[in-house]
Formats: sequence, structure tokens, C-alpha cells
Amino acid sequence: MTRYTPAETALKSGFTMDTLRYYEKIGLLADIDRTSGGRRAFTDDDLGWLGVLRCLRDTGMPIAQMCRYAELARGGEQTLPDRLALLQDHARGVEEQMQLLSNQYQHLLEKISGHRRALSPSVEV
Amino acid sequence: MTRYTPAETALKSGFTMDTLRYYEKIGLLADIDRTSGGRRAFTDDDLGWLGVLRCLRDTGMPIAQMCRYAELARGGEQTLPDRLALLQDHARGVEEQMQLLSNQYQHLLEKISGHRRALSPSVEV
DNA sequence: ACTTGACCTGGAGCGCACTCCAGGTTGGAG
DNA sequence: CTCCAACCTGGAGTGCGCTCCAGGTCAAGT
Repeated sequence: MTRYTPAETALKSGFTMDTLRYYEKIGLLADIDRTSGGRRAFTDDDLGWLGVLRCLRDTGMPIAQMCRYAELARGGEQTLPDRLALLQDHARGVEEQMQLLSNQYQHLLEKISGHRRALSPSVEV
Repeated sequence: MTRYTPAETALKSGFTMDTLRYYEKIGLLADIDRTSGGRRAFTDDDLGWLGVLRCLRDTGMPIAQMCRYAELARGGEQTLPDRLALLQDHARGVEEQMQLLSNQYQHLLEKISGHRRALSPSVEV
């Protein structure tokens, strides 16, 4: 039953302490344990949940939707279908995002090639 | 020598008219022709440049860096090396971005599989 | 000539996701 | 016991990239 300080948790999750506090405030992080002195004590479970948040965030899910997901997750087993739908919906968006990104990356590479071609004939000593 | 109205240009470029005006204001769009009445008249060249901006924007380049690129582009041929460097730098960032996105997408798919597995045994009539 | 909708300018406002701050508490090292 | 770094809270502030608005001008159809 390992506990982690806010600083450790920030390090492991890749969120800042401010962001962790903010996430708790808006309900993305619920029921975080406290020491007798009132300090946060994160568990491995919390770390796992933060990993999920990290994933959703990195794939561009808006905070509002993550809140919805968090709320469902607190609702227990019977919200599994809803959570699944939400994630699948999001996954479709991520696929589009990846498609767009890769297309535009190709354009970028072409642009770079163009610049290089425009440059190389004028290479001089 | 086709000219395009702001509305047409918005449609073709995928930027809103407000954004086009904003881009002109901050120097991303320079020397846009005007009709006698003071209205913008975009050229095919402008459209091409807007395509470049679209590409950079979609790949996550910050406005400030696009301004830098635009400034270089206005500087003519001798800025080609700098522009090339800037684009290559950006391309490296995009590669990292694509890597991260695809990694997190995998995690997302795993999460979805997990949800599905948790759900399917309990499918009942 | 009149109407109407597209367009103009300068500047204020917005939504998102944090980020920072003041002023106070806690708790482990020496 | 003292110190100091880590942590707490509520709330204000920030940066980005637009987006909207008021109050006016322009131009094409009738």
C-alpha cells in the first residue's frame, strides 16, 4: 500500500502539482486520500487513473469530456457501455486526427524538398 | 488572374473571414490586394500561401513561429536556408507528436478492449 | 433611388487549460 | 525547539488563437 506525495505523483504522472490540484477541483480526481495533516497521499490506483487521463489528454480529449468519463467511472459497472461508447467515439476522432496530421506531414516534407531543391543548385564554395 | 472575395477565400482555405483578417493584422498575410472600394481581393498565390499556413497550423506550429516563417518568406531567396531549418525543426516536432499520438492511441485501444472484455461476459437476454 | 447583404475597421471578449500567488500549515532534519 | 522546504486553500491571472461586435461603407439587384 504505497503512498505518493504530490511531488512524486507529479513526477510519475507528468502533470504538474498545480494541474493535479486543478483536476481534483474540477472532479477529474475524486476521493484522493489525505494525511492527518491534510496533505494528499496518492495511491497506485490514482497513478493508474492519472495514466488514463494522460492518454485521453494527449489524444486531445477536452477536459469537459474527461469529466464526463470520470463521472461515469464513478458510477460503477453499469456505466461500462456508456464509457465504451465514449472511448470509441473518441478513438474515431483520434483516427481522423492522425490521418490529418500524417497528410499535412507529407505536405510539409514536400515543402522541405522544394526548399532543398531551390537551395542545392546554388551551393557554392 | 482570378481574384477571390473574402467569402470565397474563407471557403477554399478553411479559415474563417475573421481569421483571415486576423492573420493579415498580425502579418501572416501581407500585401493583400484591395478593390477600389477597399475590399480584399485574394489571388491564387494568396490561396497557395494560405495552404502553407493551413499545413503549419494543422501540424501544431504556434502562430509566433508562423510569423517568423512569413517574415523570412518576405525576405526573399537568401532566407531559404533559415526557412528550411525552421521547417525541418518543425518536422522533427511533428514526428514526435505523431509518435506520441500513435502510442496513446494504442493505449486507448487497449482500454477499449478491456472495457469490451468486461462487458461481453455479462451480455444477457 | 432604395434596399440589402457582403464587407470594412478597431477593439473588446471569450473559452480553454492551466499557472501563479498570497498567506497560512505541516512535518522531518538538525 | 527551530527551521525550512513541501504542502495547503481560494481565487486571480495568463497565453493562445481566435471570435464577436458596433458602427460604418460598398455594390448589385429592382
